[in-house]
Amino acid sequence: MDTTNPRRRRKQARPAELLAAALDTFRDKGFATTRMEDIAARAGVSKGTIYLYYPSKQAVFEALVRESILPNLARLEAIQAAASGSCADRLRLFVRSLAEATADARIFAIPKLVLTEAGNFPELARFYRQEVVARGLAMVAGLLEEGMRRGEFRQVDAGLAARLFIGPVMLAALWRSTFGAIEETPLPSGAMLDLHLDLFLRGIAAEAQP
Amino acid sequence: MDTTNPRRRRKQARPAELLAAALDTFRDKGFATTRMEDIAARAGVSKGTIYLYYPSKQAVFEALVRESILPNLARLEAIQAAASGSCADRLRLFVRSLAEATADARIFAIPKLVLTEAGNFPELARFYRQEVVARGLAMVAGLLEEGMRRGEFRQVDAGLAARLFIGPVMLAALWRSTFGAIEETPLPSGAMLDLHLDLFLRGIAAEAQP
DNA sequence: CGTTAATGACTGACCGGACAGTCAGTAAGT
DNA sequence: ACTTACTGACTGTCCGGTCAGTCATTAACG
Repeated sequence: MDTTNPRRRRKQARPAELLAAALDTFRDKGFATTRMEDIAARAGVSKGTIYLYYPSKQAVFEALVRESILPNLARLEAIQAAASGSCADRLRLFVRSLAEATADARIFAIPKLVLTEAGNFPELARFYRQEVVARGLAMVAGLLEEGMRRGEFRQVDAGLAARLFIGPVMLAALWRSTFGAIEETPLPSGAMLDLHLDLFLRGIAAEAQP
Repeated sequence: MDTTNPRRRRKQARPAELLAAALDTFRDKGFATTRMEDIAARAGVSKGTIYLYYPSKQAVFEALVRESILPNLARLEAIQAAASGSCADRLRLFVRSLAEATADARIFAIPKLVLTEAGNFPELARFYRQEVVARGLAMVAGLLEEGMRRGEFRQVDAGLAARLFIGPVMLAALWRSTFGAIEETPLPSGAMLDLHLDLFLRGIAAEAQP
């Protein structure tokens, strides 16, 4: 494939440019309300061009969701794989990475879109739950189980605890994306994270051995 | 007002019927995707009738959100006002009432709609945040502060802790409403609530006095 | 009573604008 | 000359909102 030719380079670059433009537009207006012309304009292209790369509006949306997963999830997994230390420390690291990712509106837009459109795109919802959510939860649950084996943590249901661990982080991101434009004083995310870690780790800590 | 006359009774009953139909339709398909005819059909009425009671689709949505608040929030506040016992016990009661309410798809549909449409209806979002979310958070924060004064709980930021307390409950409801139709084995809500209360109350409990 | 007029909740055909998707044409590159 | 990425005017459809008309009920009148 000739990648030095600017025209062919365009053709290679287009899909990513289009998805980036689609992401921004969907994020601002939601799926149903954005027009193909909006996406095209944002990508600096005419409406017809989109149809050279994606057969329909729905296809753009699905491609967007599918393409946006791997980079971020892989990054989280890489960070986690490289981590060492106590399970508590690795949980701290995980929640910080997750909070950082969800604080970026460009990243958090995807789960939010899946959330709002799951009813209209059940296949996509199923895909997302399996490929993203389940994997993320499994990472946390694995960490918790290791902590239990090591005696760092009490014995609890790891799957449930993983959800409880992630819940406040996701809710904070949702809060920002919902009320962020309205709110005068933003949530103190750092303080909230610290408190969450403090409460959770105390809550799950093994009883002190006498 | 003559309420015995069946024709006038209709006129009284219509708005509530229309809002109920609108709620179900919005819940299934989202705001942008539902057609006025869908709502009308569900209410057993023709499209024109809706416009005798509400001037626009947006007005239907706003009326729906505004009308649906007070009953449920008031119920929560009443339950809480009547409660006695330790702050921990009252937190348990609160979270159970909240979980029960959010488990009802007809009730949880409203916050979910606000969440997804906040961008398109900023005024409504502001209203909801002030009249519902802030009041709910204040209830929990007040309870936590009382617990701190009494020495039941450690000193922490009550506003943040209130969000952390509610986070998992809301996320569980969101999970159900997003993946509920897809999932084979539903979340064990009861067990999850118990674990959440267990972890949170341990996490916030005052250190045992020697 | 029986007849007629008035009321008003409700209907559904219709209008106009918006928008997803198409395709004949353009021009840049080789 | 030929390929090909791209354009944008055009089409068909869909849907929010309108409004002239229907019909059951009620009120007024003889």
